[in-house]
Amino acid sequence: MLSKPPGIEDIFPDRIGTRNRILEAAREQFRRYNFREIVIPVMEFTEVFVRGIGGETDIVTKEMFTFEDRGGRSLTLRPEGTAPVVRAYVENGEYNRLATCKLFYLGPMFRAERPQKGRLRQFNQFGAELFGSGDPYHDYEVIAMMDAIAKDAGINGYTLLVNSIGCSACRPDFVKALTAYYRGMKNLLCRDCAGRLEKNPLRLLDCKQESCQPLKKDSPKITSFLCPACKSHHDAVKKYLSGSAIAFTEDHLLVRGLDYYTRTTFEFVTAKLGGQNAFAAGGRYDNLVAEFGGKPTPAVGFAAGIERMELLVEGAVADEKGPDAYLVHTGGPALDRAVALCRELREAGFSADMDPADRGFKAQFKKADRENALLAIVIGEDELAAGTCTVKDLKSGDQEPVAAGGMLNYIKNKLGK
RNA sequence: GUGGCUGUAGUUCAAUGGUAGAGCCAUGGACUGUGGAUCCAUUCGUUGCGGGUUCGAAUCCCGUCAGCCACCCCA
Repeated sequence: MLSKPPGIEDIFPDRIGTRNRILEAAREQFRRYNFREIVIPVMEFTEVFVRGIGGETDIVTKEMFTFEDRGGRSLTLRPEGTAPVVRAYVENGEYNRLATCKLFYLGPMFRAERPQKGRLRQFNQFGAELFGSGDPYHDYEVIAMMDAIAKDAGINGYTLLVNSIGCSACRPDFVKALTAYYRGMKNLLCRDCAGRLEKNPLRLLDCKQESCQPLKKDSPKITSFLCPACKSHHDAVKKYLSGSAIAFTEDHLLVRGLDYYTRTTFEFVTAKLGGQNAFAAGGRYDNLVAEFGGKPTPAVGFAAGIERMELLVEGAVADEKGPDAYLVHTGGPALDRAVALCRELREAGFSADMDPADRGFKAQFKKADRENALLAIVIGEDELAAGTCTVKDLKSGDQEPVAAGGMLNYIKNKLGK
């Protein structure tokens, strides 16, 4: 039997109710916040991600699905959405002339990681990017928007973490102090942290090793290194959040894995995702547009993992409703009538279904029940003789004969449509 | 990439090294034209795959593949 590749899943109808709840919540908030949809390609030239995400990051060095096209150019299945959106924004002369440009996207991402709970090789994200504003109000706006989406989707018990990682003016000082601090206790570090010290010192701060936890307590805090501009930006973001009653926790240990972030970083985290904890994350990236060859343009955005959010939605979301009507017939001329009526119902905008096979009434009613149909419409010998159909309300169990000519009106009435 | 656990019917799970089973689902019947409740019957298997040990392997051993979980990292 053929099977799907590891970490890639089929999503059957029983999951669609929950997903739609999440996606509808997202689309509705995007509408309220005046973000408009952009559809970006599922693959890009590899260079887009190397430049965008950072050549030394794990995503780029070991997690990308990369292959050559027939001309020998390197293509990569997108591992995230921000770099493609920035590329598209810079490349499009119309949209990058706007003072501010608010975009959202939706779709599958690909990372060649080992699958586990809340982590897939093909997973879906929605995300938003806001270009052209360095105002802390807009940091607040994207955070508030994601918060509203989570709440509307039915997710509770999460924490919003907020931090600032400074800018190119003040972060180097902090990194220097951090490196110096950890160098002093090099022999106490776990093996991973020893590597981080050389490769990406900021990540020392979110090591999960038990033995590394005490070391963090006295480590330098980014907040005390922020330059005046970054400090007032950070304070303003916090003030906006407090002013709108969005609960958050300032976490000076929060750093982000991708290279492009500046100033604000944030994460929506929960304890219910096993080894993973974030279901949405983002931040400000004021230098990325320029690095892509655009004119210097500040920007802020976030991305959210749809499958991770699915794991967090409380309570089962009811499946799609069943058909309005299920036709039950006795075959022969009754089947002909059923086929015709089924077609009329569909043309009139109702959902209707039937089984053409010659089965007993019991089996057909059982099927109607399993399909969660609202009405069963019986066409048998009695009905043929009388020129009627018997319509049974499957919720109440009541049934009555209806003249064949009056069916559409009767059902319209019955279902309130 | 590293590690741990698990692979038996469509699904959830049983079966001291000795005849592969049950619940649910599905299908049919009891009820010859009425679903959800009850009862009965029936279908579905080279026990993931390949080797080895043994008189005999679902069971023990080796390999391999897959899934889950964790590390790394990330949504």
